[in-house]
Amino acid sequence: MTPQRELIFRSFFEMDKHVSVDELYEIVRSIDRSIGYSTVWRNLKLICRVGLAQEVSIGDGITRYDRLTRIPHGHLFCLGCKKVVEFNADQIVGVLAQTAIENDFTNKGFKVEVQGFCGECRAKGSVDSSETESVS
Amino acid sequence: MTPQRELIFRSFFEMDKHVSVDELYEIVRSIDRSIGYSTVWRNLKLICRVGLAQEVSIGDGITRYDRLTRIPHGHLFCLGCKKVVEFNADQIVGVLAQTAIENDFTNKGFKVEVQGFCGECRAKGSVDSSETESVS
DNA sequence: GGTGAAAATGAAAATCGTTTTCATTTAGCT
DNA sequence: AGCTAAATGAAAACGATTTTCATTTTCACC
Ligand SMILES: [Mn+2]
Ligand SMILES: [Mn+2]
Ligand SMILES: [Zn+2]
Ligand SMILES: [Zn+2]
Repeated sequence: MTPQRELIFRSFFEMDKHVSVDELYEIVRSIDRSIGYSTVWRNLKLICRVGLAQEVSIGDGITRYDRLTRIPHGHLFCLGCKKVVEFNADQIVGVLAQTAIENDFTNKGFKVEVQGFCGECRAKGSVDSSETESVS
Repeated sequence: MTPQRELIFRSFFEMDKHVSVDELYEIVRSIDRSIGYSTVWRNLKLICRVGLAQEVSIGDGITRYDRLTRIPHGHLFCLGCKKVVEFNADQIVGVLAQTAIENDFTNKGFKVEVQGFCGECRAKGSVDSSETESVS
């Protein structure tokens, strides 16, 4: 346990949002100017490896790190302001567990995501009108 | 409408699996040796822009292109052999639509994914035992 | 069937987040 | 204190994606 690791872990777990390497790097950097980018990256990977967080990728090419909570949740992702809103996915997880069984899969993880536009972005306009609903 | 575009479109829509740029590039390349990578890339992007396909990213850093069908579906992704199995997501989409409304989101798309190990991979062994279930 | 503007193509280079390398430092143990 | 394995930081490597740009092609119009 090095001071860098402690700072990175502490900062990450104090955070509520989904943070990218760069974001966490800037945060710890404001406390310890000498910390390296790779150290932040490595420690985020470590946090994932030990099962305390999970990588999430939401369309833009940036990997974010999401603290694992006991209650499973999904993400509402606003295509306008890039905001992420979480929602409880208990019900869906039940369905998915059943689906996995039916297809002879063991499930190790889920990802449930809805892309759209939040109320604020709709109010501000600049939301294109095609309302295509689809699942990949 | 150029011959390259026609070949790329035709090849893409004849395909049933989730194809990456490289994969489609190799396929069209076997028919027209002179076709360029960027042309394949641009046309896949175009297919997405006009709403006939969707980009999907499944953990590995490779973007794949999934033809949009009228019936919404989710993906079972095998962490062992990387196979993708589709399943009907009608039921889940209903729940998600409701969730979006509750959170004042318009929904433009969904992504439902389950990671795990398929029967074959479990039979072959080499499946680590931790069965952590989680949703990002 | 020309003609010209706008769009598409292909090769190469640029981008940019991620990952690795390697020399140096540090933590943890005896 | 002395030793060894692990961690760190700076820089370079990587690799998929995206852009650039010179050239070619399509297509609407005459
Ligand atoms: Mn699919
Ligand atoms: Mn989350
Ligand atoms: Zn928004
Ligand atoms: Zn498998």
